[in-house]
Amino acid sequence: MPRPSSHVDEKLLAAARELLPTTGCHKLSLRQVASHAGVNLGMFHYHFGNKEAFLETLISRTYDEILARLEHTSQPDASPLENLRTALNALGRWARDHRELLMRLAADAMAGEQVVVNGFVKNQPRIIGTMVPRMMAAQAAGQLPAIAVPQLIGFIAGSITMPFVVGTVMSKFDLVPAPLLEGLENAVFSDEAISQRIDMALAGLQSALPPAAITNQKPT
Amino acid sequence: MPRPSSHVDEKLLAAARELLPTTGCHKLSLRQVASHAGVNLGMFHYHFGNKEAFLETLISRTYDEILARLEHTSQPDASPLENLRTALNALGRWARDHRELLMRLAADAMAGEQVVVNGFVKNQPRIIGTMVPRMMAAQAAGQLPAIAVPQLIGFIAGSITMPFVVGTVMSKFDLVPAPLLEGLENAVFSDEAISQRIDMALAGLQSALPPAAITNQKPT
DNA sequence: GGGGGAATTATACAAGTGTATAATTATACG
DNA sequence: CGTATAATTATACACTTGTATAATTCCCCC
Repeated sequence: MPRPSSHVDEKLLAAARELLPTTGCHKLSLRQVASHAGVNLGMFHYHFGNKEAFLETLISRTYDEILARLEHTSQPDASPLENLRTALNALGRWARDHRELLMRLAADAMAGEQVVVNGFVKNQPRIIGTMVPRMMAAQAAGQLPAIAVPQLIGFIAGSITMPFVVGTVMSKFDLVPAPLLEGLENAVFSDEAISQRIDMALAGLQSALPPAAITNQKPT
Repeated sequence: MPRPSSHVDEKLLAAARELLPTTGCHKLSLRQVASHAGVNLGMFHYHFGNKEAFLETLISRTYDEILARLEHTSQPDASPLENLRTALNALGRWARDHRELLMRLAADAMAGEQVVVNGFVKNQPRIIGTMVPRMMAAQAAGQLPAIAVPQLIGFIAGSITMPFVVGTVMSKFDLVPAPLLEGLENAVFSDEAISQRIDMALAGLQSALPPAAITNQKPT
């Protein structure tokens, strides 16, 4: 090892990690990253081979980093529904805290960026996968209706996270008068607002008890 | 008018309109559009000046087109909540029918595409604007809680539309086994599934009656 | 029927991208 | 002390993008 590494690969990943929440994957230019890291462009080919491989490890690292901040609560003595409720609250606050990054990744995924989709599919078990058993437990306990899991996940995820999108877009593009902005923050991003949405979502689901006709099965 | 127009501008708009749901605005290349229209690239500069202006009229036209398919129901004799419910059902089915296009536009907007955001802001009154009065009427009638409007809109919009995103992404990227795919369609995209989500969302909101503490006002 | 001029084409340009490679640097080791 | 060699730089290439302009086509109208 005639010349010790100055860990340029790590510098590149760190620079890209900084840029990611504001640019997203698709608009992330390698020259921009290299310049932001104070390093030469050629290092991408040397250390990672191509952009796709670079993005792959970048996304993998990023998921590891933010998922480490997602606390996994478990209260064996609580009912399945209450277990789900606290888990959803932790997940909702976590999503709020990383909303810029997550929104960029979501935009990239919706735009068809294959690397981002793969990254989500690979890490989704650590996010959604922890919720599904709790949902199914609540269903088994008769605390949630026996509706199809995608319908269940979509309903809950949407009711919790869509206000984040609305609030973020509204404030980023100045679609709300300045004096109301702080009120918007409180009404959408606060712990209480998140908790309220989760309570409303779960109560809404319970309104569909007893089991509705919409299941995962094709109608006969 | 020495040489009559062969309406190349309309051909370009039509070609772009066809490509839009599969490519989105950002990935829409002018050469691709021109080639798809069987027309020369230079016509963009001649007829529209630049890409932004072209996208502007394209998006404006597109909104006009799909919004014409959005039926505006009004039943003066029904309660505010029932009025909102039927309006939401019409809106939900409309969103489902145009989900590819709307998801691309949403991805573009979330990615920061200014033209798309402007287009949404300009046309949002014809979509959300028709819902807000009904929501506020239901609030005034005590049928919905007095929570902040962004929270209300986000909650309802998310619970209705997020399952579309989940279902679309899952099927587009083959994340669900083929035999379950038809069941997914029924469970998420059917009229009944939409209606069920709306019922659950409204019931969930009603669970927050009497008025909760989360309002648009900054806490004192 | 041949100018005139708008509509359309062909083509070039500058800027940006990812990729690749030769040249240079800098250090551990003989 | 000098050399082998991994790490880094400088630079060029091929491609795509939007933009611009000169050249050509084609039809109305005098």
